[in-house]
Amino acid sequence: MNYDTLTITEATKIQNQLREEIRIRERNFPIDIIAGADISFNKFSTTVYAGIVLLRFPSLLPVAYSLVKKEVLFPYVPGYLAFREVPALLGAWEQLAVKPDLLVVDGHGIAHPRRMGIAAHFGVLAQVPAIGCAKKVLCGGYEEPGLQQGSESPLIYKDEVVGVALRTKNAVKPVYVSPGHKMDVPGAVEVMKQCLGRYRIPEPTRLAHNTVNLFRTGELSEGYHEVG
DNA sequence: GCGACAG
DNA sequence: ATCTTGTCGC
Repeated sequence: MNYDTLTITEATKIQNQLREEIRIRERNFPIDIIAGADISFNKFSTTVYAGIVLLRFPSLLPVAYSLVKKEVLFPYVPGYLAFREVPALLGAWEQLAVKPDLLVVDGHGIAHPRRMGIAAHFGVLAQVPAIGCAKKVLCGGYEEPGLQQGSESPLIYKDEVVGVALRTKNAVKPVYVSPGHKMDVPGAVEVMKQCLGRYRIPEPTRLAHNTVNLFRTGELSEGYHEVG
């Protein structure tokens, strides 16, 4: 798959088309393996380092990870992040010997102007339940959640609850959680609350971020690796 | 027209 | 996103 030559107009059409495939509904499956996905790159470089980390649930202990390096020309444009990151992530996905029951992607799910954030986009293409966990808001508004860890406040866009601002640690900036595919807002939040550890960023995405950075700096190699 | 704007 | 030193607070 290659999105590099798309214009924004064409990318928008793809989003509007893929949106028909999104299924926002109550979770109806158990979670034994959860995963985190992220990419890393050097500023001004077209090389991206993508990775997916598998962790046992609910222990959150890492069990394996898949790393892929790829050239990407599509630029970062707010609202079109998926066109830049999804192709590389799909490469990492195909390399997995075991697929997770659920994937957490660094970015938004349906908390997106066209309800097609990267988590929704990837979830539909890979046909996997997905949740978006972003560090910043793309669209919508919310009231500041309580300062206590676990406090949440609905993220609203055009009168619709598209996600929540979730306080992952006491008195620390919240993260923004939204379902991507085969999940709903309450379900996505419920799962993410079970992914909280010692840091602001929930474990799946935090481990994925650390892993792709080690990959980019040459401390880990491309491929599928089991941990331990 | 103006401001906002995932990674 | 990445780079990067110091500073504030639990």
